[in-house]
Order: sequence, then C-alpha cells, then structure tokens
Amino acid sequence: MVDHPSSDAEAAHAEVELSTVRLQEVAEAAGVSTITVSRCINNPARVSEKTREHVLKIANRMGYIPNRLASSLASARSMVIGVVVPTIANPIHGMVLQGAADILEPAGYQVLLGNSHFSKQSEFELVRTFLGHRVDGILLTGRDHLEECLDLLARSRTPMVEMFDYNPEPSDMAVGSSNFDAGASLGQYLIARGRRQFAYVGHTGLDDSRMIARLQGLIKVCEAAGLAPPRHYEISSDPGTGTGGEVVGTILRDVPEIDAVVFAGHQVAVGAIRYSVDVGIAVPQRLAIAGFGDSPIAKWITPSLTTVRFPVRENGIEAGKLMLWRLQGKQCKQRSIRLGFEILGRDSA
Amino acid sequence: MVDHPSSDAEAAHAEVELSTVRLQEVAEAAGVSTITVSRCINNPARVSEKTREHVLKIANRMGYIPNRLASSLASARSMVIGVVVPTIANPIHGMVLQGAADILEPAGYQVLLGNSHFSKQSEFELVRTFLGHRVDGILLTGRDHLEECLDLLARSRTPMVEMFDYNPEPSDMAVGSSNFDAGASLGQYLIARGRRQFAYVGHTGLDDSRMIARLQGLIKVCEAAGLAPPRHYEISSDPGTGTGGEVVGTILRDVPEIDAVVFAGHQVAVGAIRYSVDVGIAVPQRLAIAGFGDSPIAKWITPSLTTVRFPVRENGIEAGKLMLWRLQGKQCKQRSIRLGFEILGRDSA
DNA sequence: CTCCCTTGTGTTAGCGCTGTCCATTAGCGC
DNA sequence: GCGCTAATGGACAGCGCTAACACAAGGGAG
Repeated sequence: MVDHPSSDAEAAHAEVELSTVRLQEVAEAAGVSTITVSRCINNPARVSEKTREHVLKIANRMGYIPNRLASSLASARSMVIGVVVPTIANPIHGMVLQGAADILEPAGYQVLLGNSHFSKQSEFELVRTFLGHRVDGILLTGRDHLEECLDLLARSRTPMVEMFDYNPEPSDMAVGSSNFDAGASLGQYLIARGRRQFAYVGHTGLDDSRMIARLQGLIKVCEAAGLAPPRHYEISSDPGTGTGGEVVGTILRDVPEIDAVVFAGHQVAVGAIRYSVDVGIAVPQRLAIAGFGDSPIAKWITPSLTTVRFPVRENGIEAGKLMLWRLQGKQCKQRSIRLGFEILGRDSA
Repeated sequence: MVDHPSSDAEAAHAEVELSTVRLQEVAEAAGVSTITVSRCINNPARVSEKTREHVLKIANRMGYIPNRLASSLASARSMVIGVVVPTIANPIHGMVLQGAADILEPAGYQVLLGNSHFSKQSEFELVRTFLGHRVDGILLTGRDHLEECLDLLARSRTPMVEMFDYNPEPSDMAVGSSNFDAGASLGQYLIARGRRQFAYVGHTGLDDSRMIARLQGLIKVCEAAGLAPPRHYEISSDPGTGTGGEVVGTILRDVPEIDAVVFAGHQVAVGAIRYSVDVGIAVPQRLAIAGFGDSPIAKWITPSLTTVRFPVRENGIEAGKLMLWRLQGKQCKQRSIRLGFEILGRDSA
C-alpha cells in the first residue's frame, strides 16, 4: 500500500468534476487494485478491515459515487424494482407504493414507477420497458394481465408480485384480500340488516376483475339467501364531473323496490350519499348505501358510509417482503399471501 | 444482406431464453452489423427504410429487448428521472408525480421514485443514490435542501427542478405557487370578512419553509391592516392520532379574542371543524376556520372549509416540461415558473 | 517439511451497447 | 474520366464495473 502525499490535492481537484471520479481513480489514490475498491463497497467482508477503512476514507474524500449502470451491467443485478400502478394520483395506490418502498428502500432497492392508466396494454409496455432496464423484480396491481405480459415475465425469469387481489394460483407471487369474500361479507351484513333488493354499481377507476369479484360475492350471498340477484349498473366516475350520485335516481326510477345500493368504490358511494341527502332520499331508512375502500370522507360524510376497509399499506409491505425473500434466494414459505378486510358498519347501511 | 433460411428456427429458440437475445444476435440474424441494429432503434433516420424494416421485423420476432443498462452506460444517457417526494402516501404528492410522469413517460423517460419522509438528510441520500443510477434529471419537492445536496447536484451538472414552491432564484429550475402570497391572500380574505385576531397552526406533514412562508404572508397583511400578528401554534398531525382539532380548544382558552384560525394544511383544518362542531363552537360565527390545500373532504364537511387551492397536477406537469426542455437542449425561456392559487371561499370563514 | 486450507488481493476478460471515425457506393456536373 | 457530395453501413474502442479465476502468504495438521 503506497503512501500518496499528494492524494489530498488530487481529491480536491476530483471533487470539482464529479463525473470523472471512477473506481480506478479511487484505486490509484488508495494504492490498491480496482477490484479491492469494488469489494470494499459491495462485499466488505472479503477485504481486511485495515484496507477497507483506508479505501473508504479515500473514496469518501474524493466524493466517489459508484456508477450503478456499470455495476448492474457487470453483475446482472440492478437493485431496481419496477412497480406498475393504475394511477399514482389515487391515494390507495400511493399507500400501497409507500408500503412497498418502505420495505425495499432500506434493503437497497430503488423503485421505478409506471402508471398504466388502467390499460393492460400500457401495463405490458411498461413491463417491457422495465425489463429493458433489467429490473430485479416487478410489482403489478391486480390479477388481470395480458397473456403476452405474463409470458414475457415468465420467460425473462423476473420475479413478480401481483398486489391488491387474493389469487391462490398466482402466475408467480401474489398478495391481497379476496374481493369475492369482501363482496359476500358486505352482502351478508346488509341482508342481516334487513335489505332484500340490491343494486351494484361498478365504475371506472377500478379494474374489471376486482369489480366483478366483488359483485360475484354479492350475487352468491343473494342466491344463498333466496333473494333476487343484484341489478348491475356501470358508470364513469371522473373526478371532475362529480361522482355520479345521479345513478341513485336512475336506479330508484328503474326498480323502486331496491333498498340497498352497493358501490364498487367509496368515492362514488360518498357522492351517492350527497346526492341522496340533497334530493331527499332517506339514507339508510329508504335506501342503504355501501361501498368498498375507506377514506376520511367516508367517515365524515353525513350519514357516514358503511364500507369495507382493506389493509392497503400492508399490501405494499407484504408485496415488498415477498419480493425481498425471493431476491435473497430464501425459500418462499408461500407464493400467495391472503390479507383480510373489515366491514366498517356506519350510518349509511 | 444475407438470407438466413434458418432464422425463424433460431428466433423461436431465442424466445425461450429472453436473456440471451442481444443486439449481436439480431444483427447476425438480419445479416447486418450491430451498429446498424442500434441505429434502427435509436436513430432510425440514419438507416435506409428497407434495412430498418427488415431489421425491426427480425428484432421483433426474436423478442429483442434492448439492454438499457448497457445503452445508458455507453451513451451516458439513462432516460431516467429521479423524483423525491416527502411521502407518496399523500395524494397531493401523488398528483404532482402523476403530472410529471404524464409528461415524462411519453417522452421516453422513466421515473425513479424516492420518499424522503420529510427528512433533508434522506433527501440527500436519495439524490446520491439517484446520481449513482446516473439519472438524467432530478425533481425535488420544496425549496429547502441540504447545502451539500445542492452542491452535489451542481457539481454533477444534473438538471434539477424544485417543485411546489415559487422560487425566483432557484439553484437550477423551479416551479410552484408563492406560499407567501397565498398566506397574504387568505389573510386579506379573512380581514375583509371582519376577522381581527388570528391564530396560525403549523403542523407536521408539511415542510417548514412552506409553512413559514404562509405564516409570513399572513403576518404581512395583519401588519398592513394594523392588526396584532397571528398567534403561532405548532402541532403534530399523525393520521392515526386524529388531526388535532383539540388545538382549537387550547387557542380559545389562551386568547379568547381570537376569531380566526388558519391552519397550514386542510386535513388538520377539517379536523378542527369537526371538533368545533362537536364541542359547540359556532363556525364561522364565533370562529372562522381556514386552511391551505383542497380535497373532497374540505368541500363536503359541514360547514365546508374555506381554503386555498393550489394547481397540484399542473405543478408536476410544468416541472416535467421544464425538465424536458432542458434535456432536449432547448434554451429555457425561464428557469422559474410561477403558478397561481385560488381562494375557495366556503362556509367556514 | 510438506500438504492443504484459509485469507487477502490482483489479473483478466468481459457485461451489451454506442460514439467516433472510416470505407464504400451512387449520383452528379464538368 | 475526374472530383465532389451525400447516403449508408462497418470496425474499433471503450463506457465503469465485477465474476471468475489466479496467486501469494500464513498457519495448522500430519
């Protein structure tokens, strides 16, 4: 190990142009080979403590920032996880993402984000892009994907977790609550409280598979209770144009006997409560209103909204953990994690 | 250009193991050099149409996905933008991010996300990490950063946009509304409606500089109107432990003459309205309540919250545009973009 | 004193792609 | 025929890092 009396001056100069500080410069300044510097950073155990300290001190002083592109290329590990959400503007997905990031970042992984805008085609293209970046893993939202997308993922052998929907037979790994069960439980809750004739309102801003699963759960309990199946409506819920409470009017005009409306989401359900109160429909006396998903609005509206709470943040956390397990080569205990949910019985139903 | 009768068979085989399809394989299958394939993808104009079509068809058939790590390393452009937000679980930042992504993704850039959890130190570390990934640009939230962080950014010559706060003298580029002006305008609005004695409640979940700028605007108009400066309170607003409406009680006990409370955020203000209604403080007759930032809850609570709406999504969009301009080498018209805001006068003040 | 194993460090050969420079060809006017 | 330009494609040398192997030194067992 050679002593470099001039190394301080060199370091000061190097700091001016960060881009020029390479592993090799650090190695020269420290009087060791490049691989030793590399090991000091990535595999400290394989270097003697004395060398490590010396090298790291110099690397630090020179303001060395390892080039992860080069490192990833050489090692075939990018330390990046690609995450596809429908839209990050929806706080639900923000919370999932936060949960995942809170697990992945401390482990040294960075999150590459993509918004699919509820398009499976866009999702596929994002997956392609992510694979181009050679991400070490991919987190997808929902269980409904393009065949080609799953194919590509499988062929590329990139670990993948489907979030937000329970899937006992995932194409790789999955974590989420059962939307079917949630629909069934909410239905049971309503039936137990005397409701007999349901409408179900699906809407944009939620992917089809989850919407349908919730409906199917509802259908099942209706059947089991000997009730008519729920009337199925479909609306758009662009935040700008209001949340489509008007559908309540339509429903009651169509089928006056309906005494409970279940909305696929909570925002829309809140809009429906507003509307009903405004036009004088008594909630819950005349009409029960319920939804899926929770938020402060659901709690604070009058009457407050009966809804199903999903453990959103936990979903991201568990997805991150599954991914980490896989990446660290540990034998996965299970490929699919089932999360619960909770019926929040409030005033609207 | 040689004809390869067996190229189809080769392609089928290659598809099995995606990881082995390299530029060179495509080049061989197409009977051209690697650089020609590269140009077909990145610089189509430099290749004759005939060659391009032929090459792209083969690349497609082989399921070739360019390795962006290698490409970035060789070209010194990663097509990745790093974005640091305090927490993506907050829908405000989700919407900003969405705006930015909606501009950047169509231009071929991907977003690498980092959560600083309101810590400037974490922000700095994320910036270091991002620079390690050789991002082409960085978007930060707020105008308050570690000195070292700005230094590093400047030395690395990485384009950077500060979002969410107007800054006429940004260290690189900036976009946002003036929080000082927003505070002043809200103050004027309240004074015009007869309020004379203010309290201002800052809270966690918002960085200091914005909170203080809003307060300073308020102080200015109080002075100008010959009123006493606002009383300054500070609370924590962890979503779990409620939104601290109790501070209203404290304030009125401290200084009963206070007739208007301005909250640094809207969630907390909504909590304060709830509390006031519950304990029988007449809003707005006895006490005006106002906040900054808008959301459905602010509108739907009774009484509805008077607040300041910032153009959140536009913030992200403009930040993305600024970044793109810079990256495309166009002369920036301006380094700092000032966005407006809107006083939403509702029932609470 | 050899053998072998462990520990620490170095050498070599890429990872997959693109910038730069150069070679070839064709088309044109004189 | 010549030189000129423009269009097209190729050879080569890296980008900055690490996996794999090589090698030296030291220590314990036989």
